[in-house]
Amino acid sequence: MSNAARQASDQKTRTPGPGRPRNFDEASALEAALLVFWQKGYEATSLDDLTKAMSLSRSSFYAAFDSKQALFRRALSHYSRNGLQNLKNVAVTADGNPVDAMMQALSNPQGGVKGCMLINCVTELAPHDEGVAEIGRRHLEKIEEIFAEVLDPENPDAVRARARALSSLAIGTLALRKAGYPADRIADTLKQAKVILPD
Amino acid sequence: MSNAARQASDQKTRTPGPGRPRNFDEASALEAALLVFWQKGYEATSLDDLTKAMSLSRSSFYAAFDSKQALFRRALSHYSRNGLQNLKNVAVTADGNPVDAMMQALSNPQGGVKGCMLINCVTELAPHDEGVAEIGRRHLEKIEEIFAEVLDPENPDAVRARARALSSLAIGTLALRKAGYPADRIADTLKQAKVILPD
DNA sequence: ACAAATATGGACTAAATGGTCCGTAATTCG
DNA sequence: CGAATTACGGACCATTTAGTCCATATTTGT
Repeated sequence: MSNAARQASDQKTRTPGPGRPRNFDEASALEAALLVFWQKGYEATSLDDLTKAMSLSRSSFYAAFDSKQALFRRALSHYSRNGLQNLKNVAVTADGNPVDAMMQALSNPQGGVKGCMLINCVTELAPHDEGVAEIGRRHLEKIEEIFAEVLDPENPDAVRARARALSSLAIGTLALRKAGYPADRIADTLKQAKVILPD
Repeated sequence: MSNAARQASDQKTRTPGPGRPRNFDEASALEAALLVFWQKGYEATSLDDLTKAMSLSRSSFYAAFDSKQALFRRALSHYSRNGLQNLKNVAVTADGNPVDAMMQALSNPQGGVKGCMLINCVTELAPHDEGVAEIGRRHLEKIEEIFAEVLDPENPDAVRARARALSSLAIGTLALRKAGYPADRIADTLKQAKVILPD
């Protein structure tokens, strides 16, 4: 079992034990790495980029995260968890129509023009990396599920395809954003969701 | 002016002139390169990948195409031209509903699981490369235009946002495909286009 | 204080990268 | 044939890449 894995799983219960303590926070380092991957994509991100952003020496990096790939998968999973939680919150706390709020949130993700990291990564890596594809599939399915719950809490399965169309539409607008479409055109596009769900 | 550029612009009128003739076809080489970029993305494609696929020596490569970036842009533009032409053909020659046919074609591009090269590239490069962003924007706008023409030949401008929603939806399904969604789920998703455009 | 254990900095490595250069081959024109 | 011109093969180059290693620093338990 690697250092990183042990550290991660026993984080709370583990007695400090002997040895020099870390002087960085693993969670913060992970989030710093996430940001870089998010901005630049996997291939275009170098070890130097990462260690600089995480303020880690190479040895600490490898001791804690094993490899660029392993770090990336952890970052991606972290992002997925967070994003889905966020989306649920948006749906629950929305002022007006929760579907509108979700569409807005999806097409206008926290990352700004960086788009949705998961979609970026699926596009870049899923065809050659089944692990990433798996994370992506799960994420997309979860988004659909949230949409379906909101569309028809009584019988979400019945509206599953419609929910999928909504998330597809939102995901599509991410590409428009990246190409530099002005915000108002994207807003117009999203209004079409109301034609799908007249309410 | 570079060799490649002169060759491209004078291709037809230029007298053979003295000098050793090329023993490769520039257009075929370009298409071979396109395929590699399409499969692997820009960063992940190496010069070795390219020269091997194009059956070119490095010197011929640079003489004809100047740089990896320049080749890439030419390949991308080529792809855009072709794809749009193809989409128009699909719309015109469709048996049933031309919108359905276009949605099918977009979500199920020639490249198979590679997805739509333009969307791939916009996702990977547009945020850092205005040239690519420009090509992407034009391409997406043209797709909208074709949809709008089909939706309402009398007054295409009036249905522009709806046309954009349709292409967004189709583009969104590309992400689902890459994540490995089974084909029938994607088909279900596209059927929702009929809810947007009941006909 | 000392042994055991863990972390850190940063030099180092082998491989791969995009790009250049040069000697040679093939062609046309005089 | 020979000069001019263009193309080709492939050795070469500086830089960057992900990853390793080791001497040193910092901690705990005895």
